[in-house]
Amino acid sequence: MSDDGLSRVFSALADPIRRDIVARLAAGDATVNELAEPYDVTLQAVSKHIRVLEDAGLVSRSRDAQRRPCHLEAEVFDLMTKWIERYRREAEDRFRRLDAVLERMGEEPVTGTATKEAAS
Amino acid sequence: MSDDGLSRVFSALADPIRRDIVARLAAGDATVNELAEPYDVTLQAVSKHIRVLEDAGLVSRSRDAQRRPCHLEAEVFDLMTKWIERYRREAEDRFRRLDAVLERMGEEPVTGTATKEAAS
DNA sequence: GTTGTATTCAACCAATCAGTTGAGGATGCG
DNA sequence: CGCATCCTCAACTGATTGGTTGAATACAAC
Repeated sequence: MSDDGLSRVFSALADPIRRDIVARLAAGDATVNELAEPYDVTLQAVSKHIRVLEDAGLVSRSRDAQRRPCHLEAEVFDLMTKWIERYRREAEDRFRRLDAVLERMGEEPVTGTATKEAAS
Repeated sequence: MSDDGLSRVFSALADPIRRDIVARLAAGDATVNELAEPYDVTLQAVSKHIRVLEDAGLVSRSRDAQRRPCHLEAEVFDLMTKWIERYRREAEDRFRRLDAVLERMGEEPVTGTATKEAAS
């Protein structure tokens, strides 16, 4: 389904374990075993979680003997931040404009809910 | 599963239709019908999507006759932004520290695109 | 070469999810 | 009232997901 990057990133971070893994990787690289230790699930489950994070571009892995150290790829966060900030700002601007309009007309509380037309 | 707010928010935004709805609501409030119009799914499907956004706290609804105008609740974005920024910053700081350490020992210049310590 | 450690693959299961159709509630209008 | 409009609830379906167990790979060490 959601083959686009943004969907994968949001989807990856929708899981508490995966968010926790990201949080711990932010403090430093770690192996699958190390990452799996605190959780009450099997190692394979954690391996899958890491795979999801990797597919989303949030984590990369290198090789160190039989270990596969995981590394947090911070750049991808920018994608999310940009998306979020864009619409947050838009919504806030709109709110501010509405506020100004209401203030300007000062009195009549506009009987007809004028909530249509979304041409940018 | 994801009973915490952050999971619900990320999960809600993991769907392209829902992200598009958010994008359009950032430009102004809209009814379910208006929102459903551009998509190739039934009205009920869109109604469900809106419900998910509402449960995540991203959207609120009022009543206008038989219409249920949807409104973007921008505050919730802050929750996400805070989470993201926290770990992004941590990861970047760590990266910068590592960079400094490497520089101090005059090691192999990790060279060129200093954004990755890639596995070659 | 055998053993041990770290990790993944494969097959399966239960739960959730995005979508459907069809019926039903709420409200405004003639 | 009867009827159309806007929207939601209920039940179902197929796909995805998070989890499991068990076998297999990759590598180091003995």
